[in-house]
Amino acid sequence: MTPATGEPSRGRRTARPSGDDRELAILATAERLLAEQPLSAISVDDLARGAGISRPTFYFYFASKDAVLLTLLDRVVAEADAAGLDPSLLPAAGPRAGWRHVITTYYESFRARRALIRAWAEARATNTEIRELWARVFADWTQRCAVAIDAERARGTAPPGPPALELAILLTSMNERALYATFSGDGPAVEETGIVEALLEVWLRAIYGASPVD
Amino acid sequence: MTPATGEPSRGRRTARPSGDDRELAILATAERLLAEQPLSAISVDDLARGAGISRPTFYFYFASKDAVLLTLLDRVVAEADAAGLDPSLLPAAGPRAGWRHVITTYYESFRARRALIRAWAEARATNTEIRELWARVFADWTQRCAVAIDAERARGTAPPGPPALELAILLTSMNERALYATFSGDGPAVEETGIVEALLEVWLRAIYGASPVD
DNA sequence: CCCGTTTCTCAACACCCTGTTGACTCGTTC
DNA sequence: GAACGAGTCAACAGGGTGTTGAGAAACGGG
Repeated sequence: MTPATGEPSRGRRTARPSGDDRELAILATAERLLAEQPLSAISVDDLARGAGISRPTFYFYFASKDAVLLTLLDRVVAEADAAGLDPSLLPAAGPRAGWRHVITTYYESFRARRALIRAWAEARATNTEIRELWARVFADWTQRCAVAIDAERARGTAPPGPPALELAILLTSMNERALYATFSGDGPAVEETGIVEALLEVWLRAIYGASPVD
Repeated sequence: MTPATGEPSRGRRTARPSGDDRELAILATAERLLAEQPLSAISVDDLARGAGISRPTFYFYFASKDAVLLTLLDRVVAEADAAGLDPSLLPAAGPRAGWRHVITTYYESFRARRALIRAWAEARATNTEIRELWARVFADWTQRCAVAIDAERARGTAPPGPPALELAILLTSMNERALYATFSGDGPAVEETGIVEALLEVWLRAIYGASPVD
């Protein structure tokens, strides 16, 4: 996915290996530094020195700092795709257990990559490609959730309500923002220990609870 | 509020007026430029030239580009405080109408200041003071919502559920993120025409709908 | 009316960061 | 062993930030 920015050197992989080592060193350095400081505080020079090369050499491997991040993110997205969580497969164990599993998995993958996701949000504000990657992942996820919601409605488990895709978008927006706040310690946020259950409760009520008559 | 960053010249206001004019010109320029381009694309020089002064002179009035934004945001926050929307005063017209009013007002003030809020989100990623301002506003808002929810529960209109403050945080997170996506045209988002009703539906279900037994 | 003080202004500077150029090294290949 | 491509970096060009120090311009008090 997203071949574009990061690769001024498409055919290089076939040649001798030391180049790949350098590329990996840059990626590893980026991940290490991101664990300690925000993206904006990391310079190309930091990445280059961390990988044991000079700045111009960095540009042989990546077009920019953002391109490094994009490569890391592509990797994460690929992993997530491989893990293959799919809300549309949920109803085995009843709604509560099913959706809890969905939200927990979302939570875990967020949690496991705090630093990266933080950087993702930071870069999203200024970089189009990164914003688009986010949009693609988001669209994919909400689409699957919408399918699951429609399935529940079709079999009579859930009552009718707003279009399933809208509901999925809103609930996922909530998860995204709330988890980000919780992990980044931004402002006031739900504590990490209870956040999955709290989110779950809202999901269940939004999907299964009827709206009050008035 | 937030006197800090923007004012290397505390006592100046008492003197002759042309200084204030310049300061206002900078603020107006910032607002004008933000309507067309993201914060990151605007340089201090752009702001200075737009206000008809040189870059060093800019620094006489503001400590940085972010300080200008912070001043604009303080202004918006003050206006919002003055308008005095307070969810804890809602129950006059029944839940649906009451909460619709709350969400609509939130939506309108977001909408009226798109550009500024966009910049706010952008700067929040890198600037501590701006992040803290956001956190303060957010905390204040959620606190009021929590009071309203507790009131509804106390008079038996709403069933028990997760702690009201948690619920308020989650629902506000949803609003914030979903409205931002809708206005910024980020990724997939609920269309602007239906977003208030969609949000309202989730709020009502989350607050008034019981959770399914399982 | 002049003189000190305060406000205000900016050319010039120091610095940091990004991205590019062009020359150089060094295996590989034919 | 010449030609090639991958890899490397000193040096440069350019744009941004924030500071310094030397003034101009307005006042206010004697």
